[in-house]
Amino acid sequence: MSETAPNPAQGRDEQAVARFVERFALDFSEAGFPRMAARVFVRLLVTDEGACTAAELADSLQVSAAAVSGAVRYLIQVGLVVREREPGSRRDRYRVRDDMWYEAFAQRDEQFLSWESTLREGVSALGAETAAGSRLDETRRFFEFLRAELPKLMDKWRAQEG
Amino acid sequence: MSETAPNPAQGRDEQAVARFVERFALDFSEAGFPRMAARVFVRLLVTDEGACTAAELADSLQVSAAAVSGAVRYLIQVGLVVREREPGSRRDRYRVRDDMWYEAFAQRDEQFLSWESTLREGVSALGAETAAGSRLDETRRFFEFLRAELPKLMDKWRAQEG
DNA sequence: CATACTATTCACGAATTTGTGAAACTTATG
DNA sequence: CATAAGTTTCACAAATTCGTGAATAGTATG
Repeated sequence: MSETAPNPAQGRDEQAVARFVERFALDFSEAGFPRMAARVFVRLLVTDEGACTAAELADSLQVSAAAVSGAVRYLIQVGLVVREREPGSRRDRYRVRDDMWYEAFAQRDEQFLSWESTLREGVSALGAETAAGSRLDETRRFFEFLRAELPKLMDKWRAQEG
Repeated sequence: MSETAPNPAQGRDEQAVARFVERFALDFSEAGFPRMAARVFVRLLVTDEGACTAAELADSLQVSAAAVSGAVRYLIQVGLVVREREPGSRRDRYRVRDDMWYEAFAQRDEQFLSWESTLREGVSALGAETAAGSRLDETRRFFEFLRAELPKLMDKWRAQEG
């Protein structure tokens, strides 16, 4: 069967790639991810090296250096991207992590802890013996459950793929 | 040990409850949840009945009926809340679902399917044999993995609590 | 330590999102 | 079927987020 894939000899279809970048980035931003960070992240995903310089990102996405700076800071903070300093050059490279999906979930962990803490305050304000307090405590236990189970799930993924 | 919990005989500390509602709603909205929907949702959580009329929500949150209308529509759409019509009255009641956390994750399922579809297009645009195409396909498999595993995880939660 | 190149910060304007009041629409009851 | 209670829609205003250009700060090399 002949594929619809691009002819490697002619290089890839950058227009189709750009379409994909915008589309997948939009998917992400609809899930609550900052828009520019999503675009930068997907741009990194579609490079063979899995890494770019800020200038390359700014050029391929047609955005300012400032926008790239903010986006990579966010991506590094949430653990999806690492910064690399090349010894022979003064420009940084930004690389998607090999274990990015593992990291993405590990990060959630801290969020759950914080939510559990907030929920404990809620239970205390309502009274643990009330129906509302009990519901809130169940919610807290749910996040506790996720915090225990998600790492196991990621281990399973690693065992299967990583 | 004496608790800091409110004296049930005096009713609960509505000020403390309101503080909790705003705080937990903020936690949610930071995770990409619409702000007003988060406030309405948490308001429902802290009622003993687990349900409110639109008027009660508007009053306790100090917002317009229109804002409540938009928020409950969103919450119903994502499966966290159900609408109830009381036969003896003409006002609706909005209720948090018992299995709300199960539903919250079931909803994710469709999102993952959609993402997998987008990713397949990306793999095709890049060529499956390229490094970038291969990375994208691994990402697709990750979502496929989650789609298979999360229902199992929710079953485990149900077995333990639900 | 001067220079050239890269990255970040900041104030501003643009665009999007969010919430409101008023009007229109629904639905149950007399 | 008229009325009143409740809900939704819609245009607009307020608030927030987002991206830019210009200025500032940082860093490797000669």
